[in-house]
Parts: sequence; C-alpha cells; structure tokens
Amino acid sequence: MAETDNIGMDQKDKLPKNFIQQQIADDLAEGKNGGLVHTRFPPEPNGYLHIGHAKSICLNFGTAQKFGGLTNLRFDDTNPTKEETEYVDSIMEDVRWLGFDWDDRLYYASDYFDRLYDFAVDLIRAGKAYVDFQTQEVISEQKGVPTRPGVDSPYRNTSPEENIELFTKMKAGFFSEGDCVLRAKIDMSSPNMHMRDPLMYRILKQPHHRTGDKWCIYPMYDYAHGQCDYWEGITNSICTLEFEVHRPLYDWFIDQLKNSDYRPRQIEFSRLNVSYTVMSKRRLLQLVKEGFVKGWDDPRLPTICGLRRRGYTPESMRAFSDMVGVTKVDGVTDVAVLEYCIREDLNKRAQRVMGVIDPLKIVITNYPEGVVEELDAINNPEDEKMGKRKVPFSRELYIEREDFMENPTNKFYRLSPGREVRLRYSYFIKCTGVIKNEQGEITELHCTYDPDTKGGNAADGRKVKATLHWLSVGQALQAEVRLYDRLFTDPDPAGHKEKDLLEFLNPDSLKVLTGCYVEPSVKNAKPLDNFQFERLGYFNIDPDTTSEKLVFNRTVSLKDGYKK
RNA sequence: UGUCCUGUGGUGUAAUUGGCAACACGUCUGAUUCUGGAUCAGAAGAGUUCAGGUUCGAAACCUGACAGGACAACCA
Repeated sequence: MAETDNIGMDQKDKLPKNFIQQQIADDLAEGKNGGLVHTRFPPEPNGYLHIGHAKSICLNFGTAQKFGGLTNLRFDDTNPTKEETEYVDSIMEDVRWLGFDWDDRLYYASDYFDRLYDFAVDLIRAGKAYVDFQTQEVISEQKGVPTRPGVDSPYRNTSPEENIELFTKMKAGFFSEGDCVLRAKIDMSSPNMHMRDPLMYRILKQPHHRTGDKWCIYPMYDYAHGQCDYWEGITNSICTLEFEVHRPLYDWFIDQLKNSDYRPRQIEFSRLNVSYTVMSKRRLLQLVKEGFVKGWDDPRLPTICGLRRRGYTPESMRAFSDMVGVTKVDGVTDVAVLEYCIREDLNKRAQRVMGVIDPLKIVITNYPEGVVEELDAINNPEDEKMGKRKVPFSRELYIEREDFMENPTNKFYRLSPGREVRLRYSYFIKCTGVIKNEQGEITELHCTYDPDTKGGNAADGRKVKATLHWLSVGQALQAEVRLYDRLFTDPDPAGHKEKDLLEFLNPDSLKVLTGCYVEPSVKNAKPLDNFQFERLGYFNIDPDTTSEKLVFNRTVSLKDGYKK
C-alpha cells in the first residue's frame, strides 16, 4: 500500500475531506453499506494512462485507504474492437508504479458476460427489454433531441417470449452486425436522453482479447458498469463528470438487480486538466499517430509512461494528485503546480552532479599542465547522509557559455573580463583573456586561479558574487541532453472551438543538445536515475542510453531567480 | 422554449455546515547561502458571477437572472 507522502495516516485522517470523502463519511455515519468502503479503478484497456487517470487512481485507492476499505482494479473491456492485452499490461504497470496494489482483486467486465446475459434475459422476461430490428439511423432519429421527446419503436411491444427467442438467436450468431440490438424499455419521452430506451447489447462479430470467439454480442458500458460494481460489492463508484447524466440509468439497472439494501453509488468529480497540454485519449492518440511526438512515452506527453520517462517520480505524482483536490468544477490546473511537486521531491532526493550543456572551454593559465586534482563535492546539501564524492580538476575546463558575458549588464554577476568568481568546490578564478574566431565568436577564455582558495573559500576572507559549475575537459563524459518545453503555446490548447489544436503546437518543445558533458561520477547510472545538474535543473537518464552514448532528459529546470 | 451540473484572489482548493474569507502554486520584497536553487521572514492580490430576499449576521439558505460545462455513439 502506498503510504501517504511525508505524513502519517493519523495526520492524513485529519486533513479536510473532499466532497466525496465527506459524502462517504456521512453514509458511514448513517450506517449504510455495513460500514464498508470499496472502490474500483475501471480503465478501458484501449490506450495508455495519463496523469488524469493518475488522479483517479490516487482518489480511488486513497479514499478506500482513508476509510480502511479496498480497491479493485477492473478492466472495462466491453468493446472488443478497441481493446488489447498490450494496454492491459501497461495499465497494470502504471498503477503499480504509482504505488498502489489491488492484491487479488483483478477483474474484467468480461468476467461478467454470462451473468450480464442472464440478467438481460430476466429483464426481457419482465417485459423491460426488447430486441429492436431498426437501423442505427432510425433508432437515433426516434430518440429525438434533448429538447424534444422521442417516439416509441414499433418493436417496443414484442412479447417477452418472442424477445427471449430473438435474443437467444442474437447470442447464437444468427444475425449480422447491425441487424438488431437489445434495448431497455424505459421512457422515450424522458428529458434525459440516456433513459430513452438505451441500448444494452449490440452485435459485434469480433474476437475479444479475453473471451475470444465465445461471444458475438457485447454489453454496452451503461448496461455493464453498475452491475459489475454491484457484483463486486463496490460502495462508491467514482467517475468523471461526463457520466453525471448517466446516473439515472446506472440507478435504474441497479434497481432491477438489487435484492437487499445494498447499492453501489455513483459519484462524479471533474476531470483533471493541466495547462499547456491535452488530456483526452483521442487527442493524445492523434499526436502519437500523426508523429507530432515520438510515442506514448514521449517525455512531452502527460501520459504516465511519458512523465515517468521524463523523470517524474511516483511520489511527486501522488503529491500533485493530493494538491489539486477533488471538486465538480471544471478548470485548468497550472502546470507550475506539477513542476513544483517534482522539484520539491527531487530537491530532497536527487544526487547533485555537475553537467555543462553548452560548453565554453577555459584554460587556467597559471595551473600546471598534466595535473589532475580530486576535489570533494557534496552529493546533496539537503541530505547529509548522501555523503560526498570526488570531482577531477585540471588546467582545461568547461563552463557554461551562459555564465560568461563579455560586457556584463548590471544584473549579471557571473564571469566577465577581469571579474573573479568561484568554481564550485574548487577555486576562485579570474578571467584574463577572451579568444575569438574570425566570426567574432568566443571560442575560449583564459583565466587565472588563486591557489589559496582551494575548496572554494579564500584564506583572506574575500567574497565573490557567483559560483559556477564546471567540468575538467580530460575527464568529462560526453552526453546528449534533451530539453523539453511545453508541447503547446496556449494554456488551454483544446479549449478553442474555432481553432485546431495543432495550431498551438510549440515548434521548440524538444531541443536535442549533443555536445554536452557530465562529470565522470555518473558513469554507472541506470535508466531513469534522477540527478540534479547543479544550477541547471533536474535531469534523468533516458532509456535510449547505450554504452556508447549517455542520454539525459531535462525533467524540469531549477527555478531561475535571474531574469534577463 | 429541454434536463442535469458548476460559478470563491492570476491558478487550484478551503471555510468543521449561518459567525471577521483560509491554504497552496504563481508573482514581488528582504535576509541568508559555495547552486541567481533550497531555506527563512514578509508583501501585494478576492469580499465569494449579478440582482433581490430571509436573518442580528449569508460564500453558504430562498427567488430570479447571467455565464460556463455535460447530454442527441450499436464508445467508455
């Protein structure tokens, strides 16, 4: 079970409850459901999970934990045309990675196909369902529109006996796709479209990823979901707001099914939106399929696998989920909140290292040639237990090109001609010469160092304004560094009715820097290991890393107090 | 001219159920610092969509507007 981050359960219990937990607490106080709380996370295995699902996972598992209850993982696999085992596997991986465990409570809607069929027969026998042979277009037409009532199907009053025979034939494969459907007989004039004799079953002559060719009729979501909840003993069926208008139908089926006081209760909350990105499976699929990103795990995507590859930790994502809260208001959460969560987590835990992503060579003219010193560097100033390491220093070094300005502005207090700065953990240096090529570009700096400042402090107590990160040319490891920026230039790219999403694609969302260097201590790092490159940001090892090529992703930059 | 849902600083939420609108992110100061990070101290920023009403007292309750969203898939 995932522990609540950084706070004990006792404290967590005292945190203000969101409206769902409030409602559950009220139900419990009234003695409903025998004091039990049982939730479920019910993804359809038709794609990869994103951070919105992460919120749902945290909410479902977290709420159950809070009340000492349980959570099931259930795959909502009622549409064989879209679902694949590959997705089942990735979803399980992502849920586990986030730190949650469903123990032995793994279910599939397809586990219930027989029971759903039997229940459908019961409804037919009770005169509450019928087989309709009209075309999709006609049925749709008869349903009317939200502002106008629908009209009854001519098949609405077929006798139960005949309907049972027809439904049996449907199941037996006697009809073709589209020939007929099974509908619930409810109310064609209901103001709620979902109550106008909704479809329960359709014919799909497609193999199912679990049941193979056993079935050629498949239940619709609305017919399956509540019943699955009921059979699993789910007390609180938490879903997103778009299902709000489905609730009367959810309840209608449960009413036909239940034989005790117990009933699962559907509660809706607003889906998560994060600024500068998109969250719908359809749009994510488009970005992947049309090649605007490099796959579901592209680090620019808000998918769980993308964020994982980007360097986000499970802890940071759980913290984010707690932070955004749960309401029925639809809004857009600032991506800065997500970035805050990963910075806060990694600040406490990430190994510090020096990396230079845009190198400028400097020569310490008064430092002996051929000498390499090993200097002490602190692995994490936030955590003494992480200890120290050695970093090599020599006559030729790389510093960040950005850290030098030939004609410094007022606010720039890093290296410039004649100015003294500190190289982290080593010496004070002073810039004595600027070497340029024929184009006037700076190719190299000449500096001198003060041997009396070894370790980074002057014997005479003088101070410098800036401390720079650096690497020794001879020992630095070459690396490729991938810098990511927001995928879209608009905070709400999907929120424009008149404009296509793609108009807001950020052309600079990925920058690949190949001539970068890192210190030799990262040599044995493994994929996904997180580091802080001092003064630059948090970076992790990309799985593209090979023995020949080190590849880093920038998870997020450090907050930058220096504004140009 | 339908039904349902939702309106609280720039953003996300809270207000123990009718008692001085709080917290976080972000922004801006200052201190401190061998990361322009972190840390510490502080500031600005809403009077709760609007108009009525009930009440000693309303973000909350009532009425009516207005705004946004969901619903018309043999998707989930």
